[in-house]
Amino acid sequence: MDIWKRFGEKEVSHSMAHYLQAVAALKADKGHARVGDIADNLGVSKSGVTSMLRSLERRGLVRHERYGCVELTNEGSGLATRTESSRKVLTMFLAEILGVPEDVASEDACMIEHLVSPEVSLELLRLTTFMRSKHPVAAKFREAYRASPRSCAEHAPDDCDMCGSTCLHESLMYQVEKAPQRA
Amino acid sequence: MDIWKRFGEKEVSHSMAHYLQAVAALKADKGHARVGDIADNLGVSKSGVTSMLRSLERRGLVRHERYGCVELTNEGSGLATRTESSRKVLTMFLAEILGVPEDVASEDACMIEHLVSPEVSLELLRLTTFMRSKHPVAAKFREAYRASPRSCAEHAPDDCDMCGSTCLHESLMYQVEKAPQRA
DNA sequence: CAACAGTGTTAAGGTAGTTTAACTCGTGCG
DNA sequence: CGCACGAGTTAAACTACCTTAACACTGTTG
Repeated sequence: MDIWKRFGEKEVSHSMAHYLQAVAALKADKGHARVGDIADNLGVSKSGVTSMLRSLERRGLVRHERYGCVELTNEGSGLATRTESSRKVLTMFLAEILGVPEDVASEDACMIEHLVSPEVSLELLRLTTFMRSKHPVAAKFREAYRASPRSCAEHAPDDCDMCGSTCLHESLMYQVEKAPQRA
Repeated sequence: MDIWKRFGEKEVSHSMAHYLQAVAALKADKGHARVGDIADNLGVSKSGVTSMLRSLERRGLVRHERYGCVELTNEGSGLATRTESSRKVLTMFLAEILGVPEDVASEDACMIEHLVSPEVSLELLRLTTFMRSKHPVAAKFREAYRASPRSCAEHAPDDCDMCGSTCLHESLMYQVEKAPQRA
């Protein structure tokens, strides 16, 4: 039970994952990552960077000494690369296979990249690769899939092997009000 | 830029999504949701529930008066149902289509259910439905896919149309050390 | 070689979500 | 009736992440 509580026990939080990626990207582009660059890159204040670096250092993901440049440890760099790859795979899958708009695909991928397990990312890569491949079955599939219904047309409540008692399609259509909510 | 910052601007946080689902589940099972039931259901303290209910009330997702039962507003209930449906779709897709182990599928679905956009969930439902269907192409696809390679066997760096310069497959294999990390 | 510009850090404060401990409400029973 | 006990709430404290404002370091340059 209580799987939901493991959210806070992931190797890295959403913020941390992005700090690591920013450091990796700056290192790759400019040869070094400084506090100010990271701050600009992520759109946060420099003091925020300093304090996050302290957390990352405690976790053994970066090395940073006062007024110096930031280096990723092996662990930090592995994590940054894995997260990056995870995002790439997710974005490809969402945009090219599911066919959702690019901006939605990118945003969703960014939100979940650090949360999906490597098993899932690996299988998603495999599926995406196969679906895009020249394999004759893949081509047929893409075509048939394109023609498949977008909604539960002939949906009979309690007799749909996907849905059960609440229609999944309908409940997913629920749109949150974009109304003002704070005084 | 700064898509990553929108993480904190989702309609509901991970915790909130689970509180809403707990309230909905208790209401469905027992006819009412009380603070203690919610606390037991989620494995948190009663005071934690009280304070979360305050936040949810501010956002217009529940109604709760001192010492009374908790009710979902229409908005809260829509959100609870949508999140639940999103989890179902994700779990089905991960377990049945990707074929990852049940426990991994459930855990990943739980982590991301509130983060994937409805567009993505809807398309995922469509793909899952089609893949499981009796459509002849779907059956062929499942078979061919089962036989497709699990890794980038004939992968040539910089000449793989998925990977680019870092092999996605390899970087996703990176395993985080499960070493102790706090003093 | 000393002052200035710019880079980085500290200090203090805010929100979100959690905990424990202590207090209050309200009700069922003797 | 009254009071005890369980359910709920408040208060204080903690972690994580962020901000602004003020201060400290560093290196370039006149």
